[in-house]
Amino acid sequence: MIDERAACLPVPFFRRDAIQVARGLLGALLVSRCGGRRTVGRIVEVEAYLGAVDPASHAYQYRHHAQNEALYGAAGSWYVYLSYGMHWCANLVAGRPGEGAAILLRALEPMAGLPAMRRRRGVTHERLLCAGPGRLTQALGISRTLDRRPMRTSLVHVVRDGRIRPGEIVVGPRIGITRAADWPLRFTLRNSPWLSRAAGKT
DNA sequence: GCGCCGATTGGCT
DNA sequence: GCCAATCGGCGCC
Repeated sequence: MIDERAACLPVPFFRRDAIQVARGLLGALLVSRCGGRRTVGRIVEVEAYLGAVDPASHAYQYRHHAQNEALYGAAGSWYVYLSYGMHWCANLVAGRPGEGAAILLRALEPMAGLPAMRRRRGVTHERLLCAGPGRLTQALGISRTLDRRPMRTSLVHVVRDGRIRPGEIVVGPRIGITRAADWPLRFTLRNSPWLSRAAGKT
């Protein structure tokens, strides 16, 4: 087995333009060792939030606070926040220092550790194990303890696995938000059956 | 201090 | 398709 901590995407990968980072994350593996269980999913859906210039970004909506401090941390570190008081959402900080940009992980294809995923999620159809930002964090055991942590020192890593051709990526409007929802910053793998919602649907 | 709203989800009509 | 659950920030009193 490969050393996933050593193989995880390097910091320079995340220092590029947030849109390039978002596209580059598609097809990569998200490997979690949270709770002593190894769970793995292939990233099939992400959204970019561009920071202070993006009305939908927490960097734009909220003052600089402990809550969103992670957005101003090093590229490649985690930003994990509580959504609707119930669900953890996991982002990777991207772009230049102070920009406040991050990539939200929205859906995975379950690859390994499915029994642990089912246990954490409750009895659920496989199709819905990781199809949504709150679902995938629950399935992989991700919570606030990851927040502000550089990926390399965390229990959750992103590992490149093969290459995605540009033609395999579908771009569309972001989901579940009101401000600047139509900005084309949602990226999905074409025809993936594991998306939170089908591409093109609002 | 109080009410409103949100990068969501699951259950019920 | 509708709506409750649940909580932290923000705006306003």
